[in-house]
Amino acid sequence: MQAGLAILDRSGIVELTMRRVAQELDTGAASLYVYVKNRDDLLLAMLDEAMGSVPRTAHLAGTWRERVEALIEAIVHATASHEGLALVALGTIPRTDKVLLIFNDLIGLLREGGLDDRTISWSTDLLYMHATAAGAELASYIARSSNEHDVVSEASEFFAALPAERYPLIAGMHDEIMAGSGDERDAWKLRVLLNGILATPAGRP
Amino acid sequence: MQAGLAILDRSGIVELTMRRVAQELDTGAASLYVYVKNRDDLLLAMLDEAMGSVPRTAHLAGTWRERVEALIEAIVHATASHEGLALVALGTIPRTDKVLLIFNDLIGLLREGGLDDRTISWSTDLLYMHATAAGAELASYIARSSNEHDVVSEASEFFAALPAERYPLIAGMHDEIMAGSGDERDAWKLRVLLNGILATPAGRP
DNA sequence: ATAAATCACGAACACCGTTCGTGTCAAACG
DNA sequence: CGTTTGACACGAACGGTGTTCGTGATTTAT
Repeated sequence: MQAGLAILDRSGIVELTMRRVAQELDTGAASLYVYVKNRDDLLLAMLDEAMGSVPRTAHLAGTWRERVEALIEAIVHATASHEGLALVALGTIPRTDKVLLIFNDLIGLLREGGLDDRTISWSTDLLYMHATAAGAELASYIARSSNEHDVVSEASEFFAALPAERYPLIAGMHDEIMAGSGDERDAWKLRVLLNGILATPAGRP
Repeated sequence: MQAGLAILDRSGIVELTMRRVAQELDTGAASLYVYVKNRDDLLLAMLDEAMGSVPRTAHLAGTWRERVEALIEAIVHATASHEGLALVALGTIPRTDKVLLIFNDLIGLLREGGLDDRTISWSTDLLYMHATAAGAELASYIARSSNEHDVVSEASEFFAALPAERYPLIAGMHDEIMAGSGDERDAWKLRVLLNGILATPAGRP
């Protein structure tokens, strides 16, 4: 079922209409409401389906840091791989099976790191939020760059043309704003989060 | 103009139709297209309008950390104060006036902290992403809690009823998952980010 | 073989974003 | 002063949307 739907995000989320999904399944739009309560419900189911591509931590190898980073990056790519799905994840705190499994694995990983329970709980929150937000950003980048223009040079031109008298500090940062690949930035952000978590125990009440 | 529109998010973003906005302004829907290209364009303008409530850093008092935290929290509340707007911010990287001013101020603040340029650039990215994501989460929480149920006890019951054999680690964390107010969690997350940034210089190329 | 439950779907409803042609009305110009 | 220009307003229409309902068809259980 959801497999037939995931095929549809080739055209983006705005094109994902009930009628089109039904057409993909060679049926009528009304028939979908047997399996799904809403369009929102369908999107949530699709999100859960997409989250299934995140590997369980048991299969991950490497150091503790590498395993945490691999898990978070997997969430980022799972949410980013279908345009618009990441925004669904951010609009709610999904309490579906696959997401809960990820939470469960993440808790286990953080416990391995020797964190106390409260820090684990809040870190799970923070890391999941970061992963979905990064997924949303990545997805919108992918969608924009595949559709038409050269996004990077376009952004570069935009910042170069910015009036220096209104945004003096941005103008001075022009080189650095575009510096580094997206992957480098994302990896750095993840390192920041982990370093921050390790340096900021929430403590036990 | 945008003032008349902001009044509309009392009913949430899904109720924000062109026809209803026009009605609020005692005019027809077609008349809006003189001032605005799209519905998306209107949402972007509303987002920019909302971002205007974020104070310039020049007016902030306190230590460096307090000022950074105050700025980020202001962004969170600006995006969270109108349901659905935060998702607009996450769907794009808005390049509108108010947002650019915030970026400019944030760069200034980070430079004050003695960070190198690349770290400043990437931190701006990270902090803005975090702020909008936190805004989205806060907004959805506000929307849910004002509408109907007691969200907290509802979530508590949900996690208590979770099958321990499938999610063993979540079950064991039940107390901590609900621990702490939202404000405490958010403050901790911000501390994590700042500690992480200070401990993770991106370096100069 | 019959009853019951499940699934499919055409038609309809109310509403949406957007466009187009026409209308109003005030300022600018001769 | 009359006339032309331009900006703004808006009713009507188009093609599309999510969702509901009544009615069939088809499978399953008795």
